[in-house]
Amino acid sequence: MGLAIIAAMSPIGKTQPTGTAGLRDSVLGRDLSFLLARANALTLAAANAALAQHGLKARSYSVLALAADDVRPTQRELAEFLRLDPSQVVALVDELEKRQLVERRTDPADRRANVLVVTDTGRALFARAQESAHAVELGLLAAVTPQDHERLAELLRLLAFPT
Amino acid sequence: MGLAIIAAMSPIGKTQPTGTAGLRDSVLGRDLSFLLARANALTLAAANAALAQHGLKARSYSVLALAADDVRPTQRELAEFLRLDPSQVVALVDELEKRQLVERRTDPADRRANVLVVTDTGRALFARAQESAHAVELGLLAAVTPQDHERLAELLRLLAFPT
DNA sequence: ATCAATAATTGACATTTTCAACGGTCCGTG
DNA sequence: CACGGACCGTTGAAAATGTCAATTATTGAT
Repeated sequence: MGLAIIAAMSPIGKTQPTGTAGLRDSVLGRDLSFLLARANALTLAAANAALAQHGLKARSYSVLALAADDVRPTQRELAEFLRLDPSQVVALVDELEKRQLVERRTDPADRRANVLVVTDTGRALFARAQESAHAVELGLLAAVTPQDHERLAELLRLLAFPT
Repeated sequence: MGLAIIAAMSPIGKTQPTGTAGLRDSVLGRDLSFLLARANALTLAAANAALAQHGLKARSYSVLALAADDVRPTQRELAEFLRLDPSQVVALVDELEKRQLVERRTDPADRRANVLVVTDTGRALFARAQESAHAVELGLLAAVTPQDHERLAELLRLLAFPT
């Protein structure tokens, strides 16, 4: 009881939280969902900043990346993979197609569906954008060893693609 | 040369990508930023669904959590920690205060600033909400061992709070 | 041949994000 | 002490995103 009271008293060892530093030790600061959200927010902001010089955002970059791979994804697959509403994919593809970076091809196997194909200029732009994105990622991962980088990716994959 | 051509040909070992499965092996599917974004999207959706029964979302839950800790954060600190615009914090606190879950106290040390304090009903609601959130998190982490859970949190912390 | 289900598209609506401006307060300097 | 620049919370508006229902064209099963 006496101990409990002492434990509940003002933190003695803790430095006075001048800024936001004190909040990191809070319950929320240990919550995985929160850490995920904050890490994502920072990463996304950095990525968008880096991609801006190529006229891209994380979203359009992602679509371009999947087109540049030769997976020939349909718009529905893009929507599901990127967790976007199909109507958002329409807008993204519209823009990329207007810039001649990708093309819609109606899927011969299912004429309802459009398959995305990258153009030469699209591939070239993607190559440059990928470099920028990669550079930024390296910066963000400065505090993480390459092994931990791989471990992190593996763990995130479990969360991103549940069974 | 012959080998290269074979390697570049249609994937033989790969199963025909019926759905979105094929995209996971793409360049983007290995990108850390993307995995982070997707993991966060799924986690956030699950959290919001679970918190809805308490009339909360991830945002309001976070604010309530920080108030329930006895950190007495100012709104500016909340904004910085949660990466929100100060005006968004105003709206969040407005709503929580209207529901009598938290109170604004002007900081005696700086009369410009408001410090957030939880009420008794706020603390009670948070306790219940936290249980829901925790249950959901356990579900999402089903495929992750407790050790890896801790490792993941540690790595995310590096990204979420650089230097 | 018909009919339910699905892909893409459009348009409307809600939510979230981002910014600029403003009153009140703090603090260092003259 | 008074001034001036910086900061906190607040408001309101504009831009960007997210969500949803309805429509057309096509598919696949019966």
